[in-house]
Amino acid sequence: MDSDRRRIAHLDMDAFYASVELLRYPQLRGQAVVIGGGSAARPVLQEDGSLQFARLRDYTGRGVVTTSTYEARALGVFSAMGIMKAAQLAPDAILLPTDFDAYRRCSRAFKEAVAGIAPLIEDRGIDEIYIDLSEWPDEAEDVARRIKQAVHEATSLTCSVGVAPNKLLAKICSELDKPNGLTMLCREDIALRIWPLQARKINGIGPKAAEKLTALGIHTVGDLAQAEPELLRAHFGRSYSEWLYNASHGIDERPVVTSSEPKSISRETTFERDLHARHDKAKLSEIFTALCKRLSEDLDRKGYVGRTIGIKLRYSDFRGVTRDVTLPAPTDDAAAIRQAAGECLRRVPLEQRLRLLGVRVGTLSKKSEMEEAPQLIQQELPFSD
DNA sequence: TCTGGGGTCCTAGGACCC
DNA sequence: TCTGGGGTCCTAGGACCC
Repeated sequence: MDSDRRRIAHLDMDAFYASVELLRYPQLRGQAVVIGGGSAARPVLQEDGSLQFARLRDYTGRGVVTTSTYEARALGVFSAMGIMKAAQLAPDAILLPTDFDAYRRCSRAFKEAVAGIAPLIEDRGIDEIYIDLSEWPDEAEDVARRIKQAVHEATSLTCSVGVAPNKLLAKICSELDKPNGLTMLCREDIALRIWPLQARKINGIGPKAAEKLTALGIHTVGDLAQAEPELLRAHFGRSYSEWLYNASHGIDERPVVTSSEPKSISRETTFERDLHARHDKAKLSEIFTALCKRLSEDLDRKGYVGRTIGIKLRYSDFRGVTRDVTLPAPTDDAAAIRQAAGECLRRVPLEQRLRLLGVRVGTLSKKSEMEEAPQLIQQELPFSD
């Protein structure tokens, strides 16, 4: 496909989790609402039939904000912020627990609605997708409008859509007019509309890279586009500096990938209080076993087995370590996972208290393709080079 | 009052093989 | 008495994303 004829849409649901909750609790519309934390944040039914909602100020724990309404964002409360910290900025904001099952149902509904109009969809998580509209280069805006309409009819929710010649630009673009936006962008618009943006707006420039760029006096995408390639090369290496250059010029040839297989499946948990390997041995062991069991159930439900078993832990000072081991044959068995993960655990220092423990299975294969795994014996061949 | 849980991809060194 | 040149797999860590 001639890259100038590509039409890629990025669709992003507006404040997704919070918006789903507002469908359930319409009386909260217009208020600062934060989603996050566990079941302690569940509303309580009063004797008079009304609902008593939890307030941020009443929260204690280690949870983070997963989403917040635009009213809460106006108070400085954003995703990934600790709820305890958010409570200082907005003590009266309403707190609701995350209900992933509800969000997943809604996610399926909006994706099916989109697929009914344009089937070439790349899944990018629960609340966003890319859509290849190249089949309709001259009517892309109209198709995007119909998609937004279909999503609203299927879910009562709004989304923001950006349409551009590639995924990189479409992703930036969908954010330019949130919420409920539709933004069209062509190559000729890059200098005017993309270059003034913060470099951090580029998907792939995270906090670390942004900080390094700032130290070099590079703040906007335009700064990046004008930067000396040698300077970028010296600070970011060959591969990433070339990617930075291309991104800043709006160059991105990645295809829309409509199907993919998982590479790993994991379970992890942050403890309510930091635990010590010896002092809290029984508690830790119980948590460890439960993680392996849930992981095994996940694998079974999804139909995968894996050969690489790994652990992750985080110490009280937030430093993390990982260990993994590759087994001769893949498994989804809880006891086998626990055995292998236990060996990994023995290779890690355990003097300091822990705040998180995780278990992961990688190098996955489909279980259906593993049935009666052929017992091939590697034959010694009578020749070699 | 610090910082969730689930992922992907990249890098880099060492082992091992031919 | 400088030690080849690949390839792949394994492991650990880190950046980044939703």
